Amino acid sequence: MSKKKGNVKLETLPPRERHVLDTVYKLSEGSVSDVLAAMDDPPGYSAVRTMLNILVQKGFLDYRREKTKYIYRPVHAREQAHRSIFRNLLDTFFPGKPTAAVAALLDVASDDLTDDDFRDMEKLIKNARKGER
Amino acid sequence: MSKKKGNVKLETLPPRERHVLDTVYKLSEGSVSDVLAAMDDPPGYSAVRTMLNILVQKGFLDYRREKTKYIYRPVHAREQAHRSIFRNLLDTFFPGKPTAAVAALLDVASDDLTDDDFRDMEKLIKNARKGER
DNA sequence: CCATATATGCTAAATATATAACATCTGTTA
DNA sequence: TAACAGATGTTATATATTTAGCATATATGG
Repeated sequence: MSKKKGNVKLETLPPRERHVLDTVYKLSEGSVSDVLAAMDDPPGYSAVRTMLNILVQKGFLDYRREKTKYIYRPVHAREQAHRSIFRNLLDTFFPGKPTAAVAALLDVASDDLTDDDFRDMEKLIKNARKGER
Repeated sequence: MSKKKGNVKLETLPPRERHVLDTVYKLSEGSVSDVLAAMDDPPGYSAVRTMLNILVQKGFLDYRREKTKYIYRPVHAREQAHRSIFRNLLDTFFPGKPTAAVAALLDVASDDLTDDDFRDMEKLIKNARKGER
């Protein structure tokens, strides 16, 4: 009689559910049509509606009524949401080498990094270091 | 008559395919039973076989014969593989705030970080910075 | 050589995902 | 207030995914 177990990991949602959820995160919140409009290679309206409902059932999204429509938004702040992804990423691709993950991240992001960003990151590391000792 | 388009993004593979692929990355390479043995909450032998074949078809895995069995391994090195994941992560959760991603990563990994790790990361950032100017 | 254990090649089938379609409700406005 | 636009509730259905099972091949040990 229990709840069927269900897929609770963010990083292993079915493709379309994941796509919809990512879009809601990008928008911060939105109605069915908002989400649809923000997706590239979008499915139909019906499909988006179903995905949103499923994501509510699975506990990833939340909604409120506004006039005639529902506005969906993530239950978990980004901070919690990506934790699961980073953990999986570290375990899968960088087991025992967390710094390699930082290197990879820097590599991917490098185009967008400003001088201020670098300064900020140095500060981040100094602080994290202090926290550890 | 073309190839049906197919799901080519690592981060939106169906749950079980993703699980199997992650496991192969963890092992570096392995036979069907190796992979099965390394999975938690594992599916059946048949399921793993099918997933591996699909992943070969989709271009994520490669295999060679060894005696009577096939040994599967990733086509793309980890460096390329995770690039796609980081890109998606940055776009979805940290649009325009790459340093926030670094902060999150540090937070998740912090338990495993040694003094040497911190030193390495500081070096990484210094170097990336040099590369930029 | 023959039995056994462990593979693969298939094919069929059960489940889960994803989509479509229609009835109905609710604001808006002409 | 009637008609329309845009939303949801629901149910049915198409497609993709995941799993099971049997037939067959191949090393290995007695």
